[in-house]
Amino acid sequence: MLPLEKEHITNIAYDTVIFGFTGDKLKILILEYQNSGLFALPGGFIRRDENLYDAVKRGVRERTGLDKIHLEQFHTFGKKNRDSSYPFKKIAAGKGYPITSDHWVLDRFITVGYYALIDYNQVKPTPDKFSDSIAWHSIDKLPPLMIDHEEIVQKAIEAIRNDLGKKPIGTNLLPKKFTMKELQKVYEIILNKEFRRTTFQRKMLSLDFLKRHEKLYTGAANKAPYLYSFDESKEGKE
Amino acid sequence: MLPLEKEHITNIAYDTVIFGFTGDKLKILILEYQNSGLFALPGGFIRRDENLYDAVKRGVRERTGLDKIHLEQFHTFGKKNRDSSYPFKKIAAGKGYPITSDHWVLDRFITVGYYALIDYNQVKPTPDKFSDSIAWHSIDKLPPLMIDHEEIVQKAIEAIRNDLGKKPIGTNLLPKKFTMKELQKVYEIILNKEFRRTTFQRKMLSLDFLKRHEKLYTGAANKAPYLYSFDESKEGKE
DNA sequence: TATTATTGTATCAAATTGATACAATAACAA
DNA sequence: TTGTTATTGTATCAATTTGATACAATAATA
Repeated sequence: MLPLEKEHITNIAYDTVIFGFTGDKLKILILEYQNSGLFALPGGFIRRDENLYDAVKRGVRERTGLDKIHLEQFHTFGKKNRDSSYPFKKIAAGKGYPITSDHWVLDRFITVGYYALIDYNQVKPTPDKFSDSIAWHSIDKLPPLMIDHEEIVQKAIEAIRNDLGKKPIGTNLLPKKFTMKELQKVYEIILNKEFRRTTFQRKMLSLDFLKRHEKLYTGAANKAPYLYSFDESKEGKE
Repeated sequence: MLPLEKEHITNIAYDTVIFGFTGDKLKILILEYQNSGLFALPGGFIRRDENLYDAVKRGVRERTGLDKIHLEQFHTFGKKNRDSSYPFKKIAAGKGYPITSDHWVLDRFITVGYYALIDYNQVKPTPDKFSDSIAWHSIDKLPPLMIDHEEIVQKAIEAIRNDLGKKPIGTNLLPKKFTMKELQKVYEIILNKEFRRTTFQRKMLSLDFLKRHEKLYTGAANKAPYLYSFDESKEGKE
């Protein structure tokens, strides 16, 4: 069944850009609607008795199984021609749901964009009842997305670029313990800029928010790197 | 008359934090509703056939008379208890408008926050039909604002702090020509941090986006400072 | 024990910023 | 005209940060 009007506030929705880091690439979760061949960001409606933030959190939890995630609002999209009538009609038709042309989900929608940062290896992507699949896609190789979702992704990337260094971006994309090389890769991908290994390491260490742990022996025939974690007693410095 | 439901999209509105620089203080425009003693940010509803951005622009134009203004969206506020039923009932009662308890303007509202930067001296603040007065208030001495408008102001200040150096903040708060001292004051107030005069001047000049003009003779018994303007051929560097 | 591909730091040069000094005014008063 | 005073614009040198390079210290493996 389609979502009920009386339970939700109308004309406003949210969409989430859920980032994960594979150790090599930044990826985001994209879902494909059933019977439509349409790719979209995971999004949803806001219940009348629910804070906007909680609605987004619920949506991310349902799709990833994760509860503690870093969520950050970045932009609200309000062009007058923003509506989902094409995809919703297609979905409804495919499922055999009745839908009238004045149904509230077909109306104009303003959407609030959030980005989420999660540990890629902890996630089990789970499709919702309207989507066939939900899967990771590299940000430099996305399928064509519906409505303005490509613009939303671009704004999300700009936002995380802007927040890197101000908010704990690295912490949330990386596992608890990570190598300096992995941290550098996160910075390079987000800022789209390469760093000199020695300068990067010196700078990060001088900022004094990393805790050094044991070495990581991978079996490679060379010097093993140290593992680091973010020192929570020194937050907000990253 | 109250705004009509059929002309607007429901549950969503905007509020604007309009900044002006007096040469000494950062101020924002606050309006006071008639018959209510309530202070609020200038805001409004979005017409069904209007882009969100255009709605905000229209609102700022109506209140300031200015058309070319720097508008920047910064955050959307979506707590579940956000509504304007108290002020709207008070206004309607004062004006003798009939209003039923299920009127759309009394429902829950999500609001999109924008900040505007304008040249303080170019503005004629103009009250709208629901407000007695609209006036400049220094950001460090605001009256108590309704609902969550104080939080909105705080977020706006954080946003402009964050954007300083990335977006043309100075350009839009200062008149066409200004002295280095005025520019420094803008930076100091926004960042809440003092700068050394000589270092600030050297840094600004080295960034190569200022054009030097004639000197400003004020009658003061000391060396006259140069006037500067932002060099539009070198934008985006500020 | 030699070989190879890293990793962690040291070192020195280059660039940026901090701190201070000082000459060059613009009005006014003597 | 010549001091006087409060700025303003730059120069100067020290301190800090960043860029570039070198090199010793590994971790497997031959």
